[in-house]
Amino acid sequence: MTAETNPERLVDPDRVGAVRERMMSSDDAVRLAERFQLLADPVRLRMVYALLEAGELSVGDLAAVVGSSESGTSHQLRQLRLAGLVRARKEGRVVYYRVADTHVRLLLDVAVEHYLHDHDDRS
Amino acid sequence: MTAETNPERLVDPDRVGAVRERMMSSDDAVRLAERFQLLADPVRLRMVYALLEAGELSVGDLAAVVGSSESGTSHQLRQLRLAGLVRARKEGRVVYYRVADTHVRLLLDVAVEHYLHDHDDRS
DNA sequence: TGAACATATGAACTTGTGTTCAGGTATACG
DNA sequence: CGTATACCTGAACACAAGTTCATATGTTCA
Repeated sequence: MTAETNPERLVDPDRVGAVRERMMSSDDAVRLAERFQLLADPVRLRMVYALLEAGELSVGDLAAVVGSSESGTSHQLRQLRLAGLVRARKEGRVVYYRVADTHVRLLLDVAVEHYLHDHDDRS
Repeated sequence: MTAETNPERLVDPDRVGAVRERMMSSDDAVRLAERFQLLADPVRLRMVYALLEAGELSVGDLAAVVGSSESGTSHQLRQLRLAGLVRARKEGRVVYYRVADTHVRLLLDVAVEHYLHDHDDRS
């Protein structure tokens, strides 16, 4: 599975060596990938987006906004909550969610800006 | 499956209405999510990162850097290539890949900055 | 107390995704 | 030519992930 520093014939050993030193660790890659994964689903994406726009929303309202079932919404919110991306506030029998991760807004802004508005993407 | 503008009893109808107007479309959400999905895998993440660091790398060298098989690397590169995230340059029997999407660097920088360096994430 | 409501949860099901393996193409070189 | 090299591709497999359905928990209100 792993390819160590073997007797491999590399095309550009120097460059490979240099990159290896600066390379992010596998653990970091996993953590980062998990973060991206949270945004890699259309429904979750719309949920986060809606919460950013609204400030906070109840589960039912959020479900209505994104056009998903309440159960499904709750499941997704659980994921986001466990990952620390959103936070819940309970008021009576209503639970309000809001985005807890300040960085998400920036990340989403960057992505929206570049992948939805632009489309003249060369080099 | 879908929850239309039904006789649903919403907690905060005004806010829901307002958010609905600003909401990104489902199509946009899908496109965006696909983009994030590309970065939602540790191996692909390390590949992109390596290519950004190196400028360009052959498939074999890239496989060596990320510690994956050549076949697997080729498969992932195909995905990235079809998505327009990387571009290939063929020289003899060696194929060099480089990152073709300028926005990816920014996106990765933002993510790395916030999710790897920081960890004091409250509010 | 009991009925209606808001949300959460677990299990089952279905689909998606990454990896591996076994070839397949194309180029270089002797 | 034939062989080695560098990469690509498709199929098969194992596992992850999202959705749905049924049910549970907890809260309000009559």
